[in-house]
Amino acid sequence: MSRPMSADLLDGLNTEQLRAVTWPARSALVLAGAGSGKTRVLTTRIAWLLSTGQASPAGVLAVTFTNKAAREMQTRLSAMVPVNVRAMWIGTFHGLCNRFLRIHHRDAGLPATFQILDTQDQQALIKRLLKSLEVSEEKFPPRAVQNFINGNKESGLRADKLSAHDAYTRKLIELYAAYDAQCRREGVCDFAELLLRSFEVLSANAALREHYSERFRYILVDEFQDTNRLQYAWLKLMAGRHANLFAVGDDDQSIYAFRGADVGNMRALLSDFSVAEPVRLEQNYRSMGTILKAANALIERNDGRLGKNLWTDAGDGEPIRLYEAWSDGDEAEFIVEEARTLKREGFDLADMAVLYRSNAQSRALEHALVNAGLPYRIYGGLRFFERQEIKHALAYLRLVANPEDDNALLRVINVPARGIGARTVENLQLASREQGVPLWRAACGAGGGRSAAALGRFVLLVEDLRRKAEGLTLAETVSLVIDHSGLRDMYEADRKEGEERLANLDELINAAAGFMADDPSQALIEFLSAASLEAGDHQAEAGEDAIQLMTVHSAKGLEFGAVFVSGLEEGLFPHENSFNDQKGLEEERRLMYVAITRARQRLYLTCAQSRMLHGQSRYPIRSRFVDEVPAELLRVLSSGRRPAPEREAARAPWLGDGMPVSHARDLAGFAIGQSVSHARFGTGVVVNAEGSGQDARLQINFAEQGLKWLDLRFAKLTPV
DNA sequence: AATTCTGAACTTTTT
DNA sequence: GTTCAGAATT
Repeated sequence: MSRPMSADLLDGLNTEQLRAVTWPARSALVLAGAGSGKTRVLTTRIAWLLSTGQASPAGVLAVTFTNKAAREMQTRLSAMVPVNVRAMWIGTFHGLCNRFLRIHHRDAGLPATFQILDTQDQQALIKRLLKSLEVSEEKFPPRAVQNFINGNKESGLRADKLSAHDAYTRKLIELYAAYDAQCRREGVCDFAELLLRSFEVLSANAALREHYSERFRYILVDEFQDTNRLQYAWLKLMAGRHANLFAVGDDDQSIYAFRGADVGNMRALLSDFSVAEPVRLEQNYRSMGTILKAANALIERNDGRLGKNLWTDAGDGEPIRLYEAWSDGDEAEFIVEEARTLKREGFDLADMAVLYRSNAQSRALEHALVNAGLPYRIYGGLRFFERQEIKHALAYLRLVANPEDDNALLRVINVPARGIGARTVENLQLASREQGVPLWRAACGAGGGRSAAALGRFVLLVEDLRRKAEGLTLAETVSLVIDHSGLRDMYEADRKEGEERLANLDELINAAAGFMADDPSQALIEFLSAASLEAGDHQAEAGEDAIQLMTVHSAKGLEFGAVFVSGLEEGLFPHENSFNDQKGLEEERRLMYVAITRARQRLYLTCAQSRMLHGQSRYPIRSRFVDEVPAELLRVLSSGRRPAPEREAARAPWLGDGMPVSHARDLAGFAIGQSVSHARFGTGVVVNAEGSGQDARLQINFAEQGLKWLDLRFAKLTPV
């Protein structure tokens, strides 16, 4: 090698990328636009720090949001420099906090074997708690309680720090406290708890804090715009007085406010860490110029941006195609037809994506794809570790690790059915509450009777599993549990779904066989943690050339040669739930920005004039986001099945341009989108309809009264 | 204890 | 329109 390694590393970086990679040992905020080489900058910086000797592997802390991103960083890094990956802390916030808490479980007041509750587990625990406290699920929906708890944890707030003026919130706080107490009793942590607990340990323990902030001289964060308040506070503690935080993010791609992400952290970082000015990566290596122009013009309408303009030297490329279908079915057929054409032109199906705002939209697309015989793949839905058979097997494994795990016990106490019914379980819970012991101990001490005999057999089964598992490898343990618990027999007897579930269970054994534990004596515990922290990819069918269907959210970070952004209608995208406030609308716009910037060469925007939603036809108007794309960048494609011109001329004027007459139903002179006035409710707009003629019911959005269904037989409406 | 029935929900998602 | 959970039924 004739040149120093660091020079090779830096080859091919543009000026701004180079500035970011070789940033001195102080904090930075890198505003990395879509397709600007963000991951490359991040990994190259770590490689550069290591190969120039500025940092040792043990001194690097790199945080991502997904396991996939963490893995990619590790893989790319080890391709760049010879590095001891084990010494570096590269992982997700949750993965790293788990690692931290395993090491310091004593300081954290956790058992060495603490288990991690995923979202499902957490919900189950909350439901159980509500029942035991005799709190009505009507008044306190488990989902709402869950959101309250997680929201507060993500803001760093414990129940005892909260206060309320109303009885309802006071009850929520009470439930929060009871929930935490229950988790403590069972030795389990939910996702937010991993963060909060390690934050608290660091805050309370100066020596520990000192140790870590001395150790991690270089902290790097990916997707910084997605951090919540607690994560930011955790990073600040880790950074300590060195305050050396290298954050990469894009405020224009912040689309996770609904789960606590706070874009404000980006501005906060600038002042908290005295960063004068962000480094802007604005050169885009992905999309053609027209696509970027559209994205820039759209996002410019948002307020309070840090500011950024994407550019490319790749040329303008093709115009953006706009297609206004007259129904969701027509939209889907258009997309399928177009995809076929693109395939003939040389695009791989796998290089095309159909994006939509909400999962429900996939149905019409799926239907059209099946009809056309085009292979496709839908992202979303259950992932590997979320499947019931996998969760059952894991519950048995948890009992092997710790029989006092109530969640696990309740999950499988009667799976497969072994004569322990709801009544028995109820009695067991009563006993455990009275004696203040975990369910397991109550079950061990259960007295005589028929149900006690069944309970006794279950206790024996678990004890037997525990005994037999000693000295076995992880894979053998998993295999033992599946066979001996009766799960295998149960699924073998299931004609309908058994086969697939058995295959998944075998896959679980494979996963265990391939699992590398840091500490082999803790293999089971580590495996269970990994299973909770990584639900598994939406694993792709390897090698199949299939068109990709996914929500805009799950498309973030991906790119495709051709992208269809579908369902561009008011109420859908932007979603109606975000109409209320400007913040919500701006997040929707960022979402659109993310959608647009996924495309390399071809971008299609599609919408429909009628759409089935919740089992009802809706007649939405085209999304404002379509109109925010400069018209000169668009080529409007006309519908292949446009109604004949003379009929088109007959359509009602208020239906807007292009509304096919066939959709203007007979609603006694009224139409969707029309303004009307009512003697009592004032003025409003017809937004939906059922039935026809004098029998029709109209849904009207009144300025004062909001949405109302009115029966045309009774309501006196006058057109405005 | 298993099966069928009813009704409520229904935006986005990772850990 | 569909799914999912919990209630009601057998």
